[in-house]
Amino acid sequence: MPRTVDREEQRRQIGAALLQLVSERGLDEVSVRTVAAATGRSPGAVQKYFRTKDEMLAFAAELAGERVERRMAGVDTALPPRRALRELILTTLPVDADRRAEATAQLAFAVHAAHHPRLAAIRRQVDRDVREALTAWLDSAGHGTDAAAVADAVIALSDGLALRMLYAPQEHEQLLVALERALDALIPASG
Amino acid sequence: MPRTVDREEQRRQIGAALLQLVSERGLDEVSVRTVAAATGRSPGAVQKYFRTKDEMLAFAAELAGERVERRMAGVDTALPPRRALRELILTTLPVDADRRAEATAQLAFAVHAAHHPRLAAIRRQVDRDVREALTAWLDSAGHGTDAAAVADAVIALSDGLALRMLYAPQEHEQLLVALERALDALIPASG
DNA sequence: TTTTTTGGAATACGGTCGTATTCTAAAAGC
DNA sequence: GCTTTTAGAATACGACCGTATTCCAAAAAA
Repeated sequence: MPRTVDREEQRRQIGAALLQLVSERGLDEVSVRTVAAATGRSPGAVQKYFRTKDEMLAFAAELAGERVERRMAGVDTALPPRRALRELILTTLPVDADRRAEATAQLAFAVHAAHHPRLAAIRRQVDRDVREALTAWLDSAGHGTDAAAVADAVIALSDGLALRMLYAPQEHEQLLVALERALDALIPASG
Repeated sequence: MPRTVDREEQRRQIGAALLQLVSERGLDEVSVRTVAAATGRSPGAVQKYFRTKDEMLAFAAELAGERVERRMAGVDTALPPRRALRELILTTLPVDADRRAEATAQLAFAVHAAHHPRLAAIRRQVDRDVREALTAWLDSAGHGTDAAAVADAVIALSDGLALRMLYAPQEHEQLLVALERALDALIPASG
């Protein structure tokens, strides 16, 4: 058998380059050619790992979802829920270059998903996982009656803040104030 | 002088068709040609009203912003702020075909604005207007100390819910529950 | 060393894109 | 009625797109 290569690793590299490209230049600058160039490959090489552009996009969307779940798993669930939620959201918002890159890609995919069933399914799965985790955090701290509703509200709040930060970085601090205010309201300190 | 036409009205027609197209097929299906076809015009005719695609997009974004402001102006500000905010948000969320069309276009523009300074400026202006109006509503009802922060939180909440509804219409009712829960928390009934 | 299979580059195809240019027809002013 | 200006269609151009195909070099198995 001929020379072989860790195909999954190559796919991840390409997917990561795609996410980077989305964050820097926007989803509509993503093409097989631009992604290939971003990874120092030829377009033909990319085609060996993804048969279609769609497949490449879906893979990148799953990659982005995995990152969210990984960050979520890294939060200390022993913390009071208000602090745990705050910590998670602050790793999600575009507060520095890396976060911004990920948030940009994430939101671009979300909008794209409105007309793309496969991306929509991926997004829904991530949302479901996040919602379950947040609900569990809240439940375990005694916010029992409507923890799921609070979790959905927190997710929406986080996405909405991230979205606005993308095109209004000047309002960064102002929006962080709003975040604190909303968390205060949604998660009474009683815990 | 030759036959003349209400140019601004023509521009609005084209802009409206563009928004419809965004909501039905997504922003990356928008081209001079597809917009022209959607209005029953030739591409050349569209070029008479917008010198570039960019100019057409910016015009449509402003059109969408005007609609938001018009709906906002239509809310009875004499209502208790919780009810006024609820009313405004419910006219913003994609709860039926028309609202969905507008929300889709609005969010698509928002994400696009992350890499498009002109669209970003338009979005920021709309946000600023909405924020000021909401802050005034809250202030006038005695939620004085941090009304602006609450307004920002409400805007983020609304955008976040709308975004998720785009690709997860199944979760519609669940998200409306979250909306009520968040409003309860953010705007104490004392008002 | 030869064979076989893979990674990767190169090329080609039809299609769509944004935009500039050119043409036709109609309407307002003289 | 003729001229002038505009609305609108038609066409053309170069660029990029997704994808299929072809070719070549390299490495593992024989």
